Amino acid sequence: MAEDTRERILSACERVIARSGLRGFRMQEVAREAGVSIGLLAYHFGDRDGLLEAALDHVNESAAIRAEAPGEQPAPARLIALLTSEFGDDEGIRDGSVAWNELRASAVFDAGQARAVARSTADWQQRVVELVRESLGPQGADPEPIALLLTALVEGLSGRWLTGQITAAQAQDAMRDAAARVGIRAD
Amino acid sequence: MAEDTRERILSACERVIARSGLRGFRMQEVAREAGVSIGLLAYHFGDRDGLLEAALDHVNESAAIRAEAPGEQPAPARLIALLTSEFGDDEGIRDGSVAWNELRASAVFDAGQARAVARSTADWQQRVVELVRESLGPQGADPEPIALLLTALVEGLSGRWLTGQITAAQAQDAMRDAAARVGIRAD
DNA sequence: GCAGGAACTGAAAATGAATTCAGGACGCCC
DNA sequence: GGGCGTCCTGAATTCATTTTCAGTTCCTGC
Repeated sequence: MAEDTRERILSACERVIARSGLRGFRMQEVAREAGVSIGLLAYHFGDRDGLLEAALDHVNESAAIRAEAPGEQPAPARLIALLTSEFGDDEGIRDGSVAWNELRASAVFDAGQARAVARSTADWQQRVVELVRESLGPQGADPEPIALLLTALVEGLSGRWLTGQITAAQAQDAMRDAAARVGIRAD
Repeated sequence: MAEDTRERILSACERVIARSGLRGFRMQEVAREAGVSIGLLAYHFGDRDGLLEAALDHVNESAAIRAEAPGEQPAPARLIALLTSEFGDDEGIRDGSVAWNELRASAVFDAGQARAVARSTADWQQRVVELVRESLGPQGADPEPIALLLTALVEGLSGRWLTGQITAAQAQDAMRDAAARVGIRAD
């Protein structure tokens, strides 16, 4: 069925991007990974640009979905879980992070992508704002700058992790340490 | 003179990367920007890969040099100046940041580049460690995690800035705010 | 003043990837 | 069973870019 195939192609795109980056994003490669012919890519997505755009939207959505998962714990624990969930040796997590990282880098040169990235990031940061507010209580410090600090830090640490400068565990520790410094502790 | 020309070509590469990214890094484009023929690029650098490698080394060095500039102010002011100097509407600063950003993204897929990035980053972070130590005094908190926090935050904010999510001035404010939260103030 | 080498040019050839297209398979309705 | 539309294939073609190379300029030492 067609919808199924489209989905299979898009997740193949994500794997190809995670493995070889945007520069290694070849239609031949995607076709092989998805187990379809190269012509089918054109049939469904028009051309390379169309495929790439759909793939990046897909990456963007996957990231948004991953950021859901409410949970029943108290706010500080939920917040720390949300922030540290970006790092992990799990193949799926790393693939998603790498793809998202590529999308972010590419958005510097593409206003359309930049808009999509900005929207996703703003949603995510808003969720952090609310969890920070809940964690610190109504009398606590202004949550906005804290949320900016925490989310931008996740992105910075993610770069360090993906380039092998630190491990996923060290990134998580650094994240917890930062949260503690702004008054947020899981225990 | 040849050395002069090489330098001219490499700084043309940096401008091309800043303008169009690694994906838009065309030899024709570099040749035009540098005002030389395309054949000369091959003469000096062998092939596209050789040129790109030299260009990224050059970006790396430029970034390292930019991080120098000691100054005569007290340690906290020097530290904040070092951290906020990454952001600015100055064309040179933005070009350097964009190029460095591309290098960092590309290093995810290239172990050699990752090593170079890691070395530069470690040097920079070490300078931050020392300024943090000086700022907080010998009885102060452990400077290492603070330096990791501050430098990773610079990288995260840089991504936000380059994708148009925040302005350079907002990035600087966020940086000063973060420094204040870990006990470092310019005044 | 000329032999030789380094710096440099630009157009032709090679390469590598995207796009196009003629057609095959399959299911569905009449 | 035959027409028809959707999904799909893969080889031929086109296109963009890099690589190569024959040749020019200009300097330097003899």
